[in-house]
Amino acid sequence: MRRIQLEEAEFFHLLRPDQLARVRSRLLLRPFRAGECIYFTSEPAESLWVLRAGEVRTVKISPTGHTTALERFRPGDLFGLAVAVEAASYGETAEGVTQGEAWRAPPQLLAGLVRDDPRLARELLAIVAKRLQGAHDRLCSFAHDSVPARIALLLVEQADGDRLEATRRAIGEAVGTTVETAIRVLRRFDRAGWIEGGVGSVRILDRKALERVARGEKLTD
Amino acid sequence: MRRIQLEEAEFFHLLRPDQLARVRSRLLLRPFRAGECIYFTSEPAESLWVLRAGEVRTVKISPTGHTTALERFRPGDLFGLAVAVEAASYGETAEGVTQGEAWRAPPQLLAGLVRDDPRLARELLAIVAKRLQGAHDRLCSFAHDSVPARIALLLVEQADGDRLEATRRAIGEAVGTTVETAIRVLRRFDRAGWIEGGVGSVRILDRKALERVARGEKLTD
DNA sequence: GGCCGCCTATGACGCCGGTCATAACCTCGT
DNA sequence: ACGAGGTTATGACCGGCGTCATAGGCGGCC
Repeated sequence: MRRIQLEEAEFFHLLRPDQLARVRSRLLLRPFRAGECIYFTSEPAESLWVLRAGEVRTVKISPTGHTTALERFRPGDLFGLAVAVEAASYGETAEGVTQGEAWRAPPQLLAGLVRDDPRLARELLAIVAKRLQGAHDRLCSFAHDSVPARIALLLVEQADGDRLEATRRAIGEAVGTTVETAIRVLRRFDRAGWIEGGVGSVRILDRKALERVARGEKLTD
Repeated sequence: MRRIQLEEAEFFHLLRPDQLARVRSRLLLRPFRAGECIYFTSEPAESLWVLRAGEVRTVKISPTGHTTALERFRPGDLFGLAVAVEAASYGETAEGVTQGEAWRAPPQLLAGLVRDDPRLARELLAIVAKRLQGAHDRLCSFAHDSVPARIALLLVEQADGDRLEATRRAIGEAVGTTVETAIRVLRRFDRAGWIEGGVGSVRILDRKALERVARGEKLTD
């Protein structure tokens, strides 16, 4: 499993050696297993998290039982940004997609860094602002794109090389649909020769075709 | 028209008198009319904006011509947060909903404040982080709630007292649907006696009923 | 080893909501 | 004053996708 160093992570790569040393001594390492929850919705936001190895996703579960996936993180990504809000709670649940481990940083540590080094404040701000833009992009996609378009976009954007490790259920949750339609759509892509579906994974065979669908071109079987 | 002072605005209310004075001298005031665009998608993000009077919304227009409204701002709100990202472009278009005016702050001004006063950095971070949570909430709503539920939620959340000033088209764009269905849904609410529709506005008569619909209770005509 | 639970897969059915068309009304600008 | 363009309104149509049901395959746990 790919495991990164702290200085490779976003935000932390800006730290000077002395800052890094101070930070490192105050981070806790939290291993997790696939499916394990790292924090829960409405739990007080007590830490900023930095993914070190494995993958994590954040999800929201509606009162009706529907699960929606918000973001998917890879080693080096920050999550649990609700710490930035005074006395806030997490608005989502974070769970391991694979097994892995994450550093947790107490809020005072973060506050201290931001206080002493304005570069860091700007960087953190930039990270959150970019995520906001990303969320708005997805909002538009949810509002007007068909499920096939959203799934094709997900494949193109999130695939690691030509592979995406995710069950049909997880893909459905990520694009705001049900398992059944995710399966049906992926089977159509499969029959068209654009992907090769496996259990818990998808391999992209024809990226260009998927990009066309993602752009809104309709499927003609 | 309600017109606020700079020290009443979010973020700026934290400034000390000396900071306020320095800032005030470097803000430009930009009046706008209803429907006028204040900045455009993909234009370089050269200013942070502070709404002083009137209302503004941000929208995205997809290649297919569909418009989706992202956020709606009232006096005292910050917008154009893309400035926080180095060398970024705005990801949305900001347009006047009513006429009004907004201050524009050059990015160096913002950078200077954040550099000198870590409290301000934290506040700005908190503002963006809250917006991110809001965007994620809407994402879930778009993913699984019916159009009536989304419209009812909009009415309950965004109404100013018991009135919401917005055309059916604007309401449709805000909840990710078409004018026609927005009209149809609002007519049903109207016939049920829950709202009173006017041209360019809606008055809430039965808030509790709307809240039930927003929570997912289905309509039984 | 055997069972349970999750995964992929597919059919049937039905409804929500998008699209297109039409029409009356309002208001704003010239 | 009058026309143009936007707004509210409603009907017809139909396709996408959610829901429910069923089934075989695979892996993991007791």
